[in-house]
Amino acid sequence: MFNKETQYALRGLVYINLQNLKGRRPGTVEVATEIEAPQFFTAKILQKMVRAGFVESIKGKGGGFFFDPGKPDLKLDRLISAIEGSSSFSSCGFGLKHCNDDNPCPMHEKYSPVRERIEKLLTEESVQSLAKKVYRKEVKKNRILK
Amino acid sequence: MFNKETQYALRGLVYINLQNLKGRRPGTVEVATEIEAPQFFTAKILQKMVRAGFVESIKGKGGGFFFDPGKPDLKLDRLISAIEGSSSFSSCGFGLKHCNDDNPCPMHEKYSPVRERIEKLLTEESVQSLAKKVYRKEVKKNRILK
DNA sequence: TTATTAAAAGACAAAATGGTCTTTTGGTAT
DNA sequence: ATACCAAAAGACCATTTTGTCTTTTAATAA
Repeated sequence: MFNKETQYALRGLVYINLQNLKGRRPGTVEVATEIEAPQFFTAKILQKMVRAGFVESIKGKGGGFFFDPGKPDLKLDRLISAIEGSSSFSSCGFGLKHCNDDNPCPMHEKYSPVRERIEKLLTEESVQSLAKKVYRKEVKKNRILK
Repeated sequence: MFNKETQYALRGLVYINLQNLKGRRPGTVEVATEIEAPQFFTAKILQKMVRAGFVESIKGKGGGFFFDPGKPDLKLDRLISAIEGSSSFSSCGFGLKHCNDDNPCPMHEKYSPVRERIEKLLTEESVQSLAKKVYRKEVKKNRILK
């Protein structure tokens, strides 16, 4: 579904936000370890997330990553677009450049409702909303994020 | 959604089946041209499809590719599994190894119904059913498969 | 102010994916 | 039989993705 970079970004940011909810500010090593992702690759991805303005960071002792509560929630579609490009989940399943209701590919009729549900999910849910689900234990402890 | 190889395989096989319905047996050059895919890459993919037993081929003058009417329809999930592996559309959207109703990731509740619809589509539709839609002009002429 | 800590930056490399081209093999038509 | 045609096989290359590591920069604590 999503590529590795997207998955690590998603899991990493949700982990960071979850720790923020607990009053903590994790660093790259902790994040990578907890989400079971390669350490340096995770660091590189988090850097990109900071540059994109999605998450904040502090260098030096006691440093780490955290979300600015003043910013709006980071919707999944924005996150994914920033990494994979917007077309990844909005394009034709058959691979056609121009495929729409008026000029559909043979899969269009059945695939477009699925794509709409995916888009709905990605515009409704955010890093913060997912982290809250974990925080509220709507999702079981342990093995979460792994 | 799907990778290039899968898309070319899908479009190529649908094109072949469509031509079969018209009494024709296209070759690699024609298929690649019509589906707007790289010629040699398409040839390589079609070879793989033949080895997998999905489609038949005849060498030499008047040769080309065709589907054996005696074989059952080639469902999309089989095609995709053969190219990308079965996990590509059945695994956790969040990237967790073990994610299910009892031990869900935070996206599970909203994502699993979507995944079920994808799986339904891929087990219901086949190369043949898609080709028939084009043949019956349920899908407009021209620009089809492109 | 100095040692320490942790992110930022960027070079480097492995693996997977995507793509090209040549040679060989097995058919077909004449 | 032979000339020709088209798929099969496989070598080769390019790009993207994934991953590793070292050096630099900036913040903190003592």
